[in-house]
Amino acid sequence: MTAPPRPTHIDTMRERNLALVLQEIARRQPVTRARLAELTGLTKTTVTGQVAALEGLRLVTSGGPVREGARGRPGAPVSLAPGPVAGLGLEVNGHYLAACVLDLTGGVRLSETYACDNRGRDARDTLAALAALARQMITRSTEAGLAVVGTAVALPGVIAEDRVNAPNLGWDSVPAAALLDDALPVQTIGLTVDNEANLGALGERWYGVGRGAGSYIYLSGEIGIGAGIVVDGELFRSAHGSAGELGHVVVDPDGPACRCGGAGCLEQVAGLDAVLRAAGVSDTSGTSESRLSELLRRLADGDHDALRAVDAAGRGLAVALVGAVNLLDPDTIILGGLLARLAFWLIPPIEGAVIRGGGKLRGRTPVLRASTLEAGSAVRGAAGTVLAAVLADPLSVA
Amino acid sequence: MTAPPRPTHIDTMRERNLALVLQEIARRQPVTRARLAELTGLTKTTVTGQVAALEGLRLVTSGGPVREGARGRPGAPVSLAPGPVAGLGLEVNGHYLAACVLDLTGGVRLSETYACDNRGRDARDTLAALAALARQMITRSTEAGLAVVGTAVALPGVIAEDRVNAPNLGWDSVPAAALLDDALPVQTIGLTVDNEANLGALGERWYGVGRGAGSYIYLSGEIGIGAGIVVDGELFRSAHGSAGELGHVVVDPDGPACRCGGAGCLEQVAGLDAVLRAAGVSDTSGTSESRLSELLRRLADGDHDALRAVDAAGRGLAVALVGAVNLLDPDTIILGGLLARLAFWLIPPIEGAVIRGGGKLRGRTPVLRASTLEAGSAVRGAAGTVLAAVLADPLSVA
DNA sequence: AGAAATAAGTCTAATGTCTAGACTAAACAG
DNA sequence: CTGTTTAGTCTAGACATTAGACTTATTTCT
Repeated sequence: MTAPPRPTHIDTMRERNLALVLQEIARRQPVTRARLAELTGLTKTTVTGQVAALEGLRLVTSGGPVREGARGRPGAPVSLAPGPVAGLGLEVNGHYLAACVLDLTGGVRLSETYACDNRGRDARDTLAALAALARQMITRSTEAGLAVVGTAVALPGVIAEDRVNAPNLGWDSVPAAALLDDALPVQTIGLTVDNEANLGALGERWYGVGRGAGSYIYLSGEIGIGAGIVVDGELFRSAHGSAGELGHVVVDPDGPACRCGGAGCLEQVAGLDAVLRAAGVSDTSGTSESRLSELLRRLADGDHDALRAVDAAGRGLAVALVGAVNLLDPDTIILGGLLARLAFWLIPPIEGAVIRGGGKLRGRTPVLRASTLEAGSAVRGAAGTVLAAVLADPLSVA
Repeated sequence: MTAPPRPTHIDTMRERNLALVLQEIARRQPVTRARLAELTGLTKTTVTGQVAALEGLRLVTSGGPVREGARGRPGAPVSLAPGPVAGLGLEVNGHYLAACVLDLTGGVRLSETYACDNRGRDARDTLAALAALARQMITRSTEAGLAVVGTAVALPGVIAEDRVNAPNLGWDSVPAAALLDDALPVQTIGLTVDNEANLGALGERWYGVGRGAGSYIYLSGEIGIGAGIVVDGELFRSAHGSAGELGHVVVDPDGPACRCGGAGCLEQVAGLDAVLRAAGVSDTSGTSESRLSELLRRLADGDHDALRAVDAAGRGLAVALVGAVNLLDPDTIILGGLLARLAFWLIPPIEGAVIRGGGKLRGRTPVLRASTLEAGSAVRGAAGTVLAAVLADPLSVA
């Protein structure tokens, strides 16, 4: 009913163990073969062979002997290679294009953001600009001795069956993956496209404040409000790709109608436009960035309307989050994107409501944190998915 | 960070392929070895060997030759054995104890329900009664030539670290699994305890209206309201086991305070007690069963208060479900337990709201269905988990 | 300084499952 | 009765893993 069954034959076994060893190296970073044998349950002989294969793929490097325990022969620590394998992450948002290149160790090797307004623009033009940026990053990577093995793209919309619907960009059923794939050089790992909240959640998991948390909800507040849901370290993906639409959870049954067809949606209360309007920041004064700066300035000055608007947004978020917490039972809630920058004012009202709602039932209350990667979490997450694919299937770079 | 890594060695490979073959047999029921080889990607030789092993475990039977294609030698169809392996499902609820025994084919071999009030009763007494019922079922199974290989229990509460909190039964941190395990004969598959909504969802998936659906939300309305979430055929389990608490999603931010600490929870509007009260069914007139019958009678008579009460419950459910649908993006919503019996009156208000809320964004709207297993879905699901464990690890019954 | 202890990593033989492809078995068509 | 088709079995060979002996490198004890 779900995936086609895959038998395990002898070389599947080797592939799986190769991935197992590599992932364990990634997790424990400098680690000796002997310890890897303990950790994975494989024998020392097998581990030696697998590590040799991974060195051949240039995914790991084996350093000189270093004493770890008190006595006995010192082990040779094995680590992820900081090159040449690298992943490219791309992001399209309402007001910028972004790209970054990460090596296997998670180090940011290149990073670039282009401010530009993509909201009115034709999807093909936007994607052409993104492809140009991507090609430039690949060229610069090659010059730096890096090999970009794959690309992933973060988009603020719903991805279903290779078509992208992104109302906030004015995209309707755009075959983004196909268009980009044609405009980029062939790579060993196929190009993937995913929702910005999903990739932001993964970015936090690998490189941000989600690192320790097992299960969490990542809120991506840009123009709309999306949620990336991570359960036990795994991204939750629905069958149709439109999970996590927190912006259209009902927070006030008697509230105003929403473009989604419902009424009283969170986006009507806590979306960027709604907050700016309620705070009295004129909606003609320029880019969303400058308008947000204006809002932050007023908040810092203690402006009454601004504080009230953000408090209302916080209470709306709280209602939606109490529902999400009761449904999903996460350890942590991470405020990302623009919400991270409002975290100082948002966290108090949200925290109070989340602790009250259902707190008595569960005993434990999720922790609220603000992303420190800010706008970078989705691009980082995108590049990270490429690296995760390499870790899951090391032979793909052969 | 999640599960300890398990290496694949040579006999792991065999176990995995054995499970693969068995699961494929379960899915396609009468199927020849040749077709199994095609389906699984294994060779005919291997399949023959695996089927022989499964026959040795008495999990499958191989029938006489039957012509399937037009010409050529007819194949010998292999099917799941309707015995001796069987699973026992148990359930505790506010007003009954239930048990059922299923064989591998999913056939109900024994089934029993004891009406009794477990709400005030001491947890140990209730569990002792349940154990007595279970022992009786095991004895009768043995007499019928069945071997009960494992037991699973459905409880209306949160199961965390082997302790059960079930406010509606008055249970606080009861070590139910340990208590029951001591009172039952040793079985080859360890006893498991799970939430009633989770097991109900699985019951629907295997034996009920969830059979075709890939992703769905199963609503279990008994005294409280819980949800079992199935994504791509897999049950969604949170790290702490308290996911699916739909009863405490906020449906009216200005609503009355709830025992959970929050305000305006769904349970305050659509819980059994709330509906009966709003419908004016006196809350001293006897068992919940008889009170529910009274409500159904009044609804059938077109009683105004009753209709209004159920409509209000439907609208509350709709708000919570719109949130859940936006967050989880299911194909189907299944009304179970008492809600199934009110489905005729509940579906219209819910359906309208779910179609409106977010419908324009997604294009596709989840289908609403009422469980036909009714009260039986959780017990069936419990017994089913035992059988699923056998299918996942055939050697466990060796 | 030399011997014993300890631990890392490598080598060799054995194990067990799978595959490939030849082979036998059972049906039907002409 | 022969040729064709498909099901299932048999045999030899491939290959990743294991167990355990062995080598190498370092510390500790005498």
